Amino acid sequence: MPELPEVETSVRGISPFLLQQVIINFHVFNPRLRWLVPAEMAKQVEGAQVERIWRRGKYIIMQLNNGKGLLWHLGMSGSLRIDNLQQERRKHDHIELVVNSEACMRYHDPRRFGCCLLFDGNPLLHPLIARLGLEPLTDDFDADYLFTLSRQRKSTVKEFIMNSKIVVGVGNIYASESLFYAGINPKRKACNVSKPRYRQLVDTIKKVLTQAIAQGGSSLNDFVNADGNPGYFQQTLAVYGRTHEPCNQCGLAISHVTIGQRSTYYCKNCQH
DNA sequence: ACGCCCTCCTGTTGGC
DNA sequence: TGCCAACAGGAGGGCG
Repeated sequence: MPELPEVETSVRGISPFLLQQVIINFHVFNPRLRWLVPAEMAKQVEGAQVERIWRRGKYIIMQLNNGKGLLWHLGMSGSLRIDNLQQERRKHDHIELVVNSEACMRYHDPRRFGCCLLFDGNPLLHPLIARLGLEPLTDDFDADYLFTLSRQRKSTVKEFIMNSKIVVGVGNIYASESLFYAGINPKRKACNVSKPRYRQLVDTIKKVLTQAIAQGGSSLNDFVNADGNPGYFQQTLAVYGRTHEPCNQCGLAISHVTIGQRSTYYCKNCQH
């Protein structure tokens, strides 16, 4: 499932093929995503040039030279890939963005939890973007920030760091992974984590995400990056999906619990 | 303002 | 072996 490293990987993968290119054609094969893809989208983007592609949290922002742009989210199972136009569309390829006579970008999403929306003007003012929390890889995201915001929180520390109003891009996989490396029990209340331990957690989150980006994202489930290749991070997961397998640090069987209706993995011996 | 639960959807998994 | 129900999951939205 795409998390921040996967989204970053996608942005880097598609950018060389799309930047400065004119969108010749925009096809929507199935508009029924998380939100209905507006019917008038094609005529708003066709003929415009792709000026900038970047991400905010797990949203991908594609800015065009006509003041408008596309706001993408990959949801649970979405991926963007650069394809040859001759290449036949696959099942679940819902949107196609054609930039020349040979190449296109295809949005593929079996579960259709993702979205493709049109924005006009400043994308950072879009309601889906405007109230997002800090980017985890900035200096603003630090122990003081998490400690201060967590004081009155009754939710678990795992739910707290997965809350996109607090910090973006920490999804279910990396939440379990980060808490393991920081030695924090995911069931612990956010208000019961000390500042030094938040410092540890912040360092770990940055390290885990940076490393995953460097490795090209996780390939858990159906994620593929822009050239269609899986990432490699799944080989180095310490706890996620490893129920009953031995902890890398102490050998005790990894535990599985549900927190906030999400699968959570941790070591009872190493995380307190 | 916060926390809890529901919702969208399909591929995969596990139980009988 | 085969069928079908249960499960997984990002994150907005509604409600208390």
